[in-house]
Amino acid sequence: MPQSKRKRGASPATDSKELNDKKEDSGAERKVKGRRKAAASGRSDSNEKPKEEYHFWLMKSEPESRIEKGMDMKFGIEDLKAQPDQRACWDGVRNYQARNFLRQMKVGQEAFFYHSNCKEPGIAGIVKIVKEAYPDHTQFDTKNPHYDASSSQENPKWSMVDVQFVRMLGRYIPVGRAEADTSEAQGIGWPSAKHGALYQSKAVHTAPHARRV
DNA sequence: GCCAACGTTGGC
DNA sequence: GCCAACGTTGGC
Repeated sequence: MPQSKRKRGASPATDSKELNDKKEDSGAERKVKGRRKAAASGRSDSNEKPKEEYHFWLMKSEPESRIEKGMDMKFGIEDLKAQPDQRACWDGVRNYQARNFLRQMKVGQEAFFYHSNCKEPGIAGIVKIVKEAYPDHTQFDTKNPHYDASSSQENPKWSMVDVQFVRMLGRYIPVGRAEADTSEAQGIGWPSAKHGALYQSKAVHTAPHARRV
């Protein structure tokens, strides 16, 4: 069986504004916005603030084994550390909003590595962007669980970035509200539970094209 | 394994 | 372009 490494999502993790507006994409993206403002972003309501860059992103992956179409989805931060150079491509994102976030990422920016779908969901460490968005090759691979027949080489639908391990957190930051407000969480800029990216995580991280068999 | 929240699809 | 039905996610 092919090796694993499947990531799901990406989103801004700072509490800042903008970026959720004016995405280039059509249909799906706009629908998201129209439908559920609450989940579309953690921003405060004013849309008038100048566009600012996110410096922290939230990138989510599953650290525990889960088989999807014969492929193991497991890819935790330890798996990233085990890669050559501690680098890996962040493929498998099949959500327009998350994809658009991927496309906004710049080399050098950092992201929280979030462990999802596991015993203890939360932030495990910090990674950084080492290569900006380029076509996700798994969309063309018919054997891949994230194969997308509607995409084409000429006009790829899905993107990925490369990330590199930076460091573990001194202390694992679980999802729970209380813990999300610890000093370490604040220290790394983790937004309070109410406004934080985790709040949006379902919206941002869903990978609708990933179908289980 | 449940189920609420979420995203997508397709009929109209 | 609305919206109900359906599939998926993901914390619990």
